[in-house]
Amino acid sequence: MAVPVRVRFAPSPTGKVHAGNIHTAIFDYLLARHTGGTFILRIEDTDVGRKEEGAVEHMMEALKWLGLDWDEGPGIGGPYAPYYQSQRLPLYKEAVEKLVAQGDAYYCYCSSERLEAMRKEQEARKQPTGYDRACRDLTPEQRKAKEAEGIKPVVRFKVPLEGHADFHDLIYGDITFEYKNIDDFVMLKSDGYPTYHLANVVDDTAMKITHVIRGEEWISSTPRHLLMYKAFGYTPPVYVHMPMIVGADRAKLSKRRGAISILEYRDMGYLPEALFNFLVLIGWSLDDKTEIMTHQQIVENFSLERMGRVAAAFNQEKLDWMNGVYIRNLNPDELTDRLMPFLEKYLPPEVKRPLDVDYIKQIVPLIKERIITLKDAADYASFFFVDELQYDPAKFVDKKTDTAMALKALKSAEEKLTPLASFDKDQLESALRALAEALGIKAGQLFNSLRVAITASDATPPIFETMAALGKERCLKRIQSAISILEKN
RNA sequence: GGCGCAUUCGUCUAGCGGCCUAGGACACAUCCCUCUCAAGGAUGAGAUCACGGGUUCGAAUCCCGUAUGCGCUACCA
Repeated sequence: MAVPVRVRFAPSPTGKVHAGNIHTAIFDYLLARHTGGTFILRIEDTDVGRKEEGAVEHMMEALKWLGLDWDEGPGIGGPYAPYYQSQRLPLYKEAVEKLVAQGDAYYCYCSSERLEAMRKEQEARKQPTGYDRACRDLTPEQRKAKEAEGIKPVVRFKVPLEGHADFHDLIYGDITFEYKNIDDFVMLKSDGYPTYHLANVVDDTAMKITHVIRGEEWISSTPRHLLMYKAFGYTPPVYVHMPMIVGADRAKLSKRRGAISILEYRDMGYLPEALFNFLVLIGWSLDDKTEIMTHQQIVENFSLERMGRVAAAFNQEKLDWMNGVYIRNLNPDELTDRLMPFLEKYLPPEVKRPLDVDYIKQIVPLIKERIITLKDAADYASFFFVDELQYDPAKFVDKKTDTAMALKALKSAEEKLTPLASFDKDQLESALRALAEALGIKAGQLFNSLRVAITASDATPPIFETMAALGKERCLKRIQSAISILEKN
């Protein structure tokens, strides 16, 4: 067996984590868990300007929610701490000085104004854009002069003028880039922070990362990283670029384009195991038919060979379906536990808190096949909780039933139900079926009138179970309210 | 403009030269079940495998070209 796998998820804390970010984390996690390797979390906070307050916490919460536990990183520590790049600055400085000393890198004093003007001109002439290497061969005297002006330089890598980089990607196969198409990129910014390229290579080496798993958008940067590995004398990792998740517009997911953050899915009532399963299926498949898989099944069966290469769109409808499947598969107690926070939060304020767990346990079996998110329950089941229903008289009327008939049905039902000693499902059903027969109407007509009277809705769980859960007193009261509403019409 | 990657039903995908008159899932339609709504069951519609050339007895699968899409082209990651 080869060296134990060490992979890292290395987000930059510039915003809320969305499906695209977490998708990569999932595959890092899966490779680590499948091989018994190590999953590392490293925070790439090297962009001081874009850094966002709370982003790291948000991201860690999202990872935990989805069950993507990391073995080394923030909150845990590890042998290669610190895991924040902003705390590793001396390492990058040292690395860069080494490359400058050996002639693989140089200080560049060009102002951003000059660079921008240069780029504009290149674009205008439809020339390939890229740094013109003005500072590549500065003499010591020229450098001294620039330093004397007080210009803080950046450090650029000296890319060979000819030759090519060839590398093998585990998913995309063999890829080649000509050095002549790569410009002298910045490794160290003038504020002393490294760019992604430098920090990545230095840290992946320091942390003994074996497989670099990242989005496909990084393929074009890989030759630069390889160049640095070579200059440093380090052994490069195995590269695994992953297909991206794209939006409905087929463009890369981004906060700017309104990508939904992972924690929003939690708040909308999606189950983490459903979202995990769903996200795994974007870019990976077990076979030609299996879709619903447990976390353990996925970990056990995961393999990079079965990864796809195509950018995939996020299909919310399928997530909805899958979430429904997961909800239906939950046992009632478990579902009750998960539902509680949503009911507490979203049931109308007039419903007395804290909610009655035993009552909710009675209701859960009635609604579990009818909700697709946990949040749905608050809307769908609110009639189980509120005292005053808002009736829409039109709901009592349908093709077969007019107001007069509904009224008659409800009045007879009230009479029939009032003396009932027991209010269980079977009792109700036999009493009401007999009533329908006595009235000479279809059972369905009676039941539907009753349904509207009791729930104010025409889409509800089966009516007898519903009535049994509500209890005799509340049912009769609602029937009376419905009667008075209908009498006014 | 340059470079790179990709291209199978609307969407997610199976397929790694013959098992494909291309399979599954979501969504959609019809039917069954049924007190409504769901769930469940059945059936159906939906892909000339981007296009054009090769290679081969045989190609969705291999090669080349074209088109289209996306990514990168920042002192962002």
